[in-house]
Amino acid sequence: MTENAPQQPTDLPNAWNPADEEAALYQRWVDAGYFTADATSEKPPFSIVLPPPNVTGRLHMGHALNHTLMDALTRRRRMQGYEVLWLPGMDHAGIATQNVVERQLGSEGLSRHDLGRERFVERVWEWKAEYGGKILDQMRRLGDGVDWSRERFTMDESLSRAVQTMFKKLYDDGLIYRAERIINWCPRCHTALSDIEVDHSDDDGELVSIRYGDGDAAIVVATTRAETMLGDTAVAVHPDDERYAHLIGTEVELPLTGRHIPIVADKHVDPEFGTGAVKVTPAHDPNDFEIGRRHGLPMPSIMDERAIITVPGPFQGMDRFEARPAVIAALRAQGRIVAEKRPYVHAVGHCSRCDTVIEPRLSLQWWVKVEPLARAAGEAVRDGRTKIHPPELAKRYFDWVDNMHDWTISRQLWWGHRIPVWYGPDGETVCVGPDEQPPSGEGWRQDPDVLDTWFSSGLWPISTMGWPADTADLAKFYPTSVLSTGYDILFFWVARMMMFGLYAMQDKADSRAVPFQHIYLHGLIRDASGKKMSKSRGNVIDPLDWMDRFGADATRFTLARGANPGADMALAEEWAAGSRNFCTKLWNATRFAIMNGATITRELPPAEELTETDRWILGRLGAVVSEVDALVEDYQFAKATNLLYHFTWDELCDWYLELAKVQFSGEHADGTRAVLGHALDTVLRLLHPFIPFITERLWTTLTGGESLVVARWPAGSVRLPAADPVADARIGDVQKLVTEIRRFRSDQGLKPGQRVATRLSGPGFAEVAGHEDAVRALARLAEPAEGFAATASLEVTLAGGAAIVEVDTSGTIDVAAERKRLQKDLAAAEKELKQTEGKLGNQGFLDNAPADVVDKIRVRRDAAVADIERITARLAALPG
RNA sequence: GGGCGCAUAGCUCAGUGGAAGAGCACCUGCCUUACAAGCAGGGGGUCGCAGGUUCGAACCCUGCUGCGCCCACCA
Repeated sequence: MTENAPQQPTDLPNAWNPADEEAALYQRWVDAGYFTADATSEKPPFSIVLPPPNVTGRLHMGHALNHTLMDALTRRRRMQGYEVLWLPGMDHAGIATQNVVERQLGSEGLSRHDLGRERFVERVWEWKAEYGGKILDQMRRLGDGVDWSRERFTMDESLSRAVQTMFKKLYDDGLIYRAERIINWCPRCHTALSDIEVDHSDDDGELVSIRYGDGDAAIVVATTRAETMLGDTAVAVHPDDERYAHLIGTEVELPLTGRHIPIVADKHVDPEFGTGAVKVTPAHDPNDFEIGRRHGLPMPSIMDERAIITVPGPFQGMDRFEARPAVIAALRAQGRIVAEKRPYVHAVGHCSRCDTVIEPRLSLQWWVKVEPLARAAGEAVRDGRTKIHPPELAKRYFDWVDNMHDWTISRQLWWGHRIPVWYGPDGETVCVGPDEQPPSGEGWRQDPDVLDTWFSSGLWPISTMGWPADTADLAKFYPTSVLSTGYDILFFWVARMMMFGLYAMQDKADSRAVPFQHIYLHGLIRDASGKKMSKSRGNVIDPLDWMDRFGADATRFTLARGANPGADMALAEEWAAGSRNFCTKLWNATRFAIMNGATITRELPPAEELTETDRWILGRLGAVVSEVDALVEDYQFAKATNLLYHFTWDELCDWYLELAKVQFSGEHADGTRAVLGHALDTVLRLLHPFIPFITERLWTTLTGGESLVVARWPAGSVRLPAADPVADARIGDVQKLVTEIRRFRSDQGLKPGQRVATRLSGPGFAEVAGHEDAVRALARLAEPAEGFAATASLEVTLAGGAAIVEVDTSGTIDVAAERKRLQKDLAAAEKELKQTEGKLGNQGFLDNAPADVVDKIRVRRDAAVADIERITARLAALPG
């Protein structure tokens, strides 16, 4: 390096300290109103509704990931000149919240029944005011650019109004009905659950075979739930099963009860399984319920809502799990147990909230008839009005919407939207809309149940914007542009929003009715070894911990770099450290630029006033801008951020900054200062959507601009510098020459800092001679002094031919190491020759491969021949 | 039981027919005045196994093995 220009002071401290600056930066953005959307704006709209976290929720890595991606999407659009709405809010989370508050009451020795419904709901609101919504504060830490003026909660009055309107509309259209059916019942939460609130796991059980009846009329059934036999009302066999043909229509004695039950034929029964005979308990098994319905069987319930046996007799008052062995013991005493198999692994449903084993239970509940809604939801994706990214996941979506069962929407809870139905003294049923007075008078009462939480979250995209009112927000921002969420939630939440959105907006044009134009599905977060994060495994990484230690930007950058569409990502702390290092690099590069007088100019100097080095980096910059832009447009966050990482570090810092140092003392220093300023300005803009804090701090210092949040996105609106192929090739040669010399030096055992007298020559070198100062600076070479005598030499093949590097190492060179290296190179060249000649000797290859490919192979072959010749000569020339 | 996905360097992952890549980890040498949270150089992979298609396969086809996920009312 030659003389440096005098360095200038900078306002930037020596290192980026996120903890000191992030909060203030965020507050500045909010105060400036950057995140507040204007529904009357002329700008094109871009809108996202935040998947509402549970009011009981805390920020976990899955949130941090999704929020980072949504923030990146909205920040880019804002910079592109869109009117951006990112709408935040929370879900009241019926069961989850009620459970939390009930637990709190429990610690005071109270139950919700001690308070009564009204007081309990008040208590939940108190809880929400005090403890709820911590996650919203955590979003500020992360830097989420959401519109706080539009924050919503699913229990807000206006959202409740949307819920009631929707219920009434569906009810009037015959899409909501009340029916007694088998439902999933949680005996601990005391409520019905929909299918998706039930998790299946393979549990150990015991399969026992029980003989019903005696003598010729005996029939053996198998069950894992012996206690349910108390509620059996039939035994079913397959109609074509010859073993039992003679028994169909007869009755058999049901042990322990003294009852006699019929043997019926039903095609549902699999003759291959077990004994081919099934006990039928219509009130406690969905299949048996169907069989019971087909055969007009009685459906006695044998348990109460806590799953306690209610049948009079020795088992009355027992819990179902207590009753099971007791029933088996009683049967065994009668000699009716003919076989046992334990453990017997089978799928058992559990409450997704509290993990209690589900009890299928006959119950009167409200249902949504989903078929017509789901069909519309499927069509909207099939015809492309809503696009799913990545497209492979659309299949899962179709599987779901095409096979959806009716949806149980009533919950026997107190926290939630009360079902707007009143029952009259004479059995009348009235559904009441939001603007109607409920019927009053003697004997009228409202349905005590509340709606499934997903009913209101299914309305989220429309209810948050004011539906059913015809609001400016709906007109401007609906349909929303993108829904971003994990693929695990595709079914229950996304499909429901599609159904409800399309249904509520059916009077709009088809393309305006869908709730989102794009659905982006990211993967799930796992730990470093690919395992799911869970509290029980103890492998949970807290994003707040990372933000404390590495900063919000580094946390976000790590997540974005792992975000390949639809693919899970494994996280480890080292990566956050790597991202922090990148932030440091960016910090120092910008400091360097400011200290060296980088300038921000309205227009860059014309190309002829710039050096090849400057033209090269500008061309690369232009390419990176359009690539990053296209990648983000296509939701390729991992690729976009990795490209920025490598361009910034490998090209801008490792090469351009080093080359610029040389140019600061040359005649084009001003051009270089302008290019350097422009390059960093551009890179900071590109990085801002992903790492908003540090880029904001650096950019405002570097450019004096107001804020990156509202700065222009570099792609699209600006003409990008074109690639300069001549400069690209020339700088490529400089890099190759420098790298080869560095390797040579390393092999020779020369100290990195040691200036070595070197003579550069050859036709290849002549081509890059204009960059001699740079080559000497970067490879740490000195001019050949008086009495220069080459002790070692290196030949590097460049575009213009060979570049000869001769060094006078004054006896420091290690001959043995050099010989070893040359021999290795020779072996590599010989291998290359063999490979290429093999290909070129293959007639099939010559006939079929594209001409440019064949040419490339020829060039490689020729280069290998030349290498072998050269290396052989050098080996021969070595002393000793 | 049905469906889907994955298997590439020690680890986590890119790479959809023409010379095997990145980050981290590892080895060597350096505090070279933006940066040791750094710089320079380096080692390391019959791309899960077996067949097939092709002049040519990590990539396309078939089978196998091993993981993972989703859905599911087989007692």
